[in-house]
Amino acid sequence: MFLDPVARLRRFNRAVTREAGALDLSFLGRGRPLGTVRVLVMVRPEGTDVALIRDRLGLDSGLMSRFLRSLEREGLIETATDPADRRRRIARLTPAGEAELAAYDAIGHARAARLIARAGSRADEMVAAMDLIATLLNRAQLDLRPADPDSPEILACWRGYVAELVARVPGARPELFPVPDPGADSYRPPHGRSFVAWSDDLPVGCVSLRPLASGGAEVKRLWVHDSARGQGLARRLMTQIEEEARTMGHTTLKLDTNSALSEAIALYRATGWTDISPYTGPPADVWMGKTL
Amino acid sequence: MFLDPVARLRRFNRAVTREAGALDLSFLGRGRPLGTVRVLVMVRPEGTDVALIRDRLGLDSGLMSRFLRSLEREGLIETATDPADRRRRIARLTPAGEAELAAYDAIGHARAARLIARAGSRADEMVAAMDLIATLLNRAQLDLRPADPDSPEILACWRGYVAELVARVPGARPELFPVPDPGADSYRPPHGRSFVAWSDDLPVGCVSLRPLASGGAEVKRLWVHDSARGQGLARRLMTQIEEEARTMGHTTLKLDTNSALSEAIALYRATGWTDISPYTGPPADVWMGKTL
DNA sequence: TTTAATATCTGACTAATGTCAGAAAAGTTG
DNA sequence: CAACTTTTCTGACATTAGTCAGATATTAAA
Repeated sequence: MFLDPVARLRRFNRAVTREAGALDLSFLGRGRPLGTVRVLVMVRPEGTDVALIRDRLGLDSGLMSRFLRSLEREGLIETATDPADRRRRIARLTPAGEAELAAYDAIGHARAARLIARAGSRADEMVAAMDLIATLLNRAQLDLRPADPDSPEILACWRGYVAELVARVPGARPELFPVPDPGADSYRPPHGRSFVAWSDDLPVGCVSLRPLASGGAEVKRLWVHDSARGQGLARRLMTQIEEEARTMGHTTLKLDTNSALSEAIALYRATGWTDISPYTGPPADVWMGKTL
Repeated sequence: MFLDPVARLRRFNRAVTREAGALDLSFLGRGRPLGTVRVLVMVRPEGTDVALIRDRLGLDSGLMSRFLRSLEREGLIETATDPADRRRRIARLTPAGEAELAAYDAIGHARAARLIARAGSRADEMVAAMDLIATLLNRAQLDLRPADPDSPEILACWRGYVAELVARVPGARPELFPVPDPGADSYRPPHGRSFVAWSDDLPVGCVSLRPLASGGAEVKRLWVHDSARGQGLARRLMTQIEEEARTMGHTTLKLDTNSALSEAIALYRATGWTDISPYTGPPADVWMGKTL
């Protein structure tokens, strides 16, 4: 390549900052200075600590105070002293503030949609590229959180998981993986567990645990979004689910998988899983177990 | 996918703007206000029209004038009236200005390198994703410019072209495509022509024309970078090179290609090229001609 | 040649942002 | 309790960015 990677990143940066007006949250266009709006969008409806906002935005306390007064005068927020520490103040959105925030959100949404439309036939690829970049830039902040097995994020991960199996495992067809029964209890406490890994607000990985009638539990649906691979996330998910299984009192774990999923199998072997005798049918062709 | 494309773009935007300090050209950190630096980086060492800078940055003429005075006071630029139109002024970097610009460049370069390092094993993919996004955002500004056949940009395109052939054409091995002889005249005026398509400063496509001993000319090395496909660039390159051939007085054009390159062949057919009898050997297996 | 348009420059002005010092109130530590 | 720290608030001030109305020199059009 003609340009070295650094030059290419800087070219990317020029392109992105040139679009800054279209890309950003659209602070402008509603007759309010940028600083004020930056504060406004950080105020949660249920109330946010003023010091937290100041810290996040790196503002001087005097300036922050003025922004708050200005938003208060407009009737967009209310402030009250923190009952726990009466030096501190808490800012809360008023209904008018929520409406104003929604208006900013709508502008940002419209601009984003227009930008995607500009990519034309390659919009999907562009968004995938954005996922990758955002995930890599956010890599330090991959959060593992428990999830309800019927939640939209679990369903999204499920679809990614099935797409992966269909693409890589010979003989795996979508019909073999019906959408999981809503309301089923086996992947939900107290019987089982489900976890989702988040990068910002994008779910990028999952893993579940369910009890087995024969005793012990089974690890299911380990999946990592393409944009989040190569960062040890699968290992973190497995560590998490094994830890959960241990605290639930299980001593033996099982899983089934397919030999086409070589990285997953390598991870299992590297973390103490060993081959066991088959306990399910195709498309599984590898069965492993671990004693906790 | 859980998030719709717009939400994913906005997530991308959050990630990128959070890195703004690291991503931008590092205007800050050398004790000079942003506006001044924006002007400074637009001044070319050989001299730039002041009106051009003002237009690109969207500045008021009064403000622009003050920025110029400030940079002049610092000894970073010199201004002179344009001999062609003595109302206009031309700004030129002084040696001190070039040094200062180099310092800004070094800061930006270091920050970009650090950011790429953070992507770890997926740095290559991240940079490719950035290429795609930057090219799509810049899609309106794809410039076709003549190039010297020995220039680094043509060499970069050549490598992309060969990589493409090796990947897609059965039997095409890198040895079949030695690096073109430097100093050869057939792809350079007055005998031939070479064009490069630029997206900002990344070469994203090329095409060449060379004379044939049998009369007429041959179109060679049509290639478009992956990030720039789907935007009609190949068609623009072909239109350009055919136009050049016409003004050079050629009336017949030829080219050889391979049936694996189906989009290219479809383009040729759609623009009036027809099959002709073979005039070269493997890996070519399709030969086409066009009468101007 | 007269008139109009263009490019730059200067001065006056405003808005937005940021900095600093200190006051007031509340909490923490000895 | 006294001494100190932390959080917020206010006033004074500086810097940056941007707008507007001429003034001046030059070029283009009638």
